[in-house]
Amino acid sequence: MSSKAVKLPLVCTSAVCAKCGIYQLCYAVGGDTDLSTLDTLVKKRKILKRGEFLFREGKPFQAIYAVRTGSIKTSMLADDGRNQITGFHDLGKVLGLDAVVTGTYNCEAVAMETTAICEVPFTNFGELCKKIPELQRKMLEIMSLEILDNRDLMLLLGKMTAEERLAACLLNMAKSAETPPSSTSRVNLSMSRNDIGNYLGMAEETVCRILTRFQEEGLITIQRRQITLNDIGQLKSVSRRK
Amino acid sequence: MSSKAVKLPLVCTSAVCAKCGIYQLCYAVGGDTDLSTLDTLVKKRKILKRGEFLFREGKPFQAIYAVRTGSIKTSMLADDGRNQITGFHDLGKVLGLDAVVTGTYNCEAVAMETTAICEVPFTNFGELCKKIPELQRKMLEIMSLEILDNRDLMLLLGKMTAEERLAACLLNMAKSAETPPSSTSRVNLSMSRNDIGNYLGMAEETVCRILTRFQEEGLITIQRRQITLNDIGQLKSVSRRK
DNA sequence: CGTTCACTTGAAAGTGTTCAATTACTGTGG
DNA sequence: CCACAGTAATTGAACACTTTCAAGTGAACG
Repeated sequence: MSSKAVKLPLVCTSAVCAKCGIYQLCYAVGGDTDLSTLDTLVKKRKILKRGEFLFREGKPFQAIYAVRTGSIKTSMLADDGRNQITGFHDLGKVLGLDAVVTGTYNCEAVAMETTAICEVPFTNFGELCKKIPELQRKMLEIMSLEILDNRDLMLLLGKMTAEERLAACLLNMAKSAETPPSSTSRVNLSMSRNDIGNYLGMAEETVCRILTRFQEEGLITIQRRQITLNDIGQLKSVSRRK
Repeated sequence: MSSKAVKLPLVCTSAVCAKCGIYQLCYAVGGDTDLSTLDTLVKKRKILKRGEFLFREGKPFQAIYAVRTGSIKTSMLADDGRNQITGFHDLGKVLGLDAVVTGTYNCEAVAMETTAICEVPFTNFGELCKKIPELQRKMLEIMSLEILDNRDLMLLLGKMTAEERLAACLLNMAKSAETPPSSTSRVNLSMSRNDIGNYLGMAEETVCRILTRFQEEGLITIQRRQITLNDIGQLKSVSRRK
């Protein structure tokens, strides 16, 4: 595997990026495929500044992307202009899959900070799949993961109180950031309270109030956008109870 | 196409079932595939009575299913036992796709009334895909549709008031039931008020109250589980405003 | 013909939102 | 390096929406 990484000029095959979805894609595909074909997969890198769009809703599908550093938020627009944030994405997350079939992006993706992106051109997705049968299988897996993630969010939005949602959200961010075994963890939020509220289906003020309450109860320590989870066990029980 | 339908003993290639996902699957696949291979696709029919399970969460993946008549509700269980209904499904809907990758079903599916099901064994999904390359492509399409549907539901749960949600839900059911061009439509609910509330993230009583309010405003007429939409235009504007 | 279950309705209690005002921080230009 | 402007975050108070608990109605079914 490491020898393969050396041979390939593909950004996301480096060990550093082992968590990256594109890496996984390349790796899955790489088994019995010749390298020149693989080269057609990952082509460019991109750097986005805070607020810049990776893609917009309705634009024609040209590529899928993976986050290398930084973070991206995706959102969809309702008919009336309201905007629902559908996720915050960092290291390794693959974006743009929802466009594979419809041919246009169905949500928009914005950088929340300076962000490095791995681009995989897919203008010829159909042909690529013929050349690389494993590719479709991998796409299937990634999409099904997406479905499962979305389901969790639906459960969150539909059945949980604001407090439960926020606790779950904090735990989630800690997990994707550091994967601590227990006790304590530090989270650096790249999104505003407003974004969190939007994502979790509550008002910005409610986010603030509940964070403050958590802090008063000793569960967390707030330092602007850096939040320390002091008692993960307790947070977990908050996120589940009703 | 119709000649093909005659030759094939597959339930879902009949014209009656043209809206059926499995039919679409067979059709997409059928182009340049020999019929004996197709025969391996759709095998059995099943009849479920109200309350019977099509599959349960955690059970090993063995088949995908399509609804021919009747209706199915799918739901997922939270850690604490709470249960979120993720959808109501009738004619043509394909179920069980979320299990393709994980190998076990990730939600449970129950018949809401006597329901006829088309079963497509997929114990050998990987091999099937090798034989029929178009199959994976089609699966990809179906899954991406699922993702888009779920997103709509997320928007519903996260951003809309109870009134908006219920209006949207009624319109949705009318659409899948009859696709009327305008004005008036009749919907036969196969699910209880309780189920609707669960699905839309509100209490059963709230569903009742809002339905009553809609009726008082002349938007709908309630006759037990048969609901007539008297003014679809108005309902649409209710479902969007804030 | 009575029991059961789904549905409906009322009143009280929460929960979360909105509006408004204040405070804290970031970045910019002098 | 500091003052200023602008944005983000916080807090308070009133209000609105939804839930919960409780009770009653009605249709279906044995």
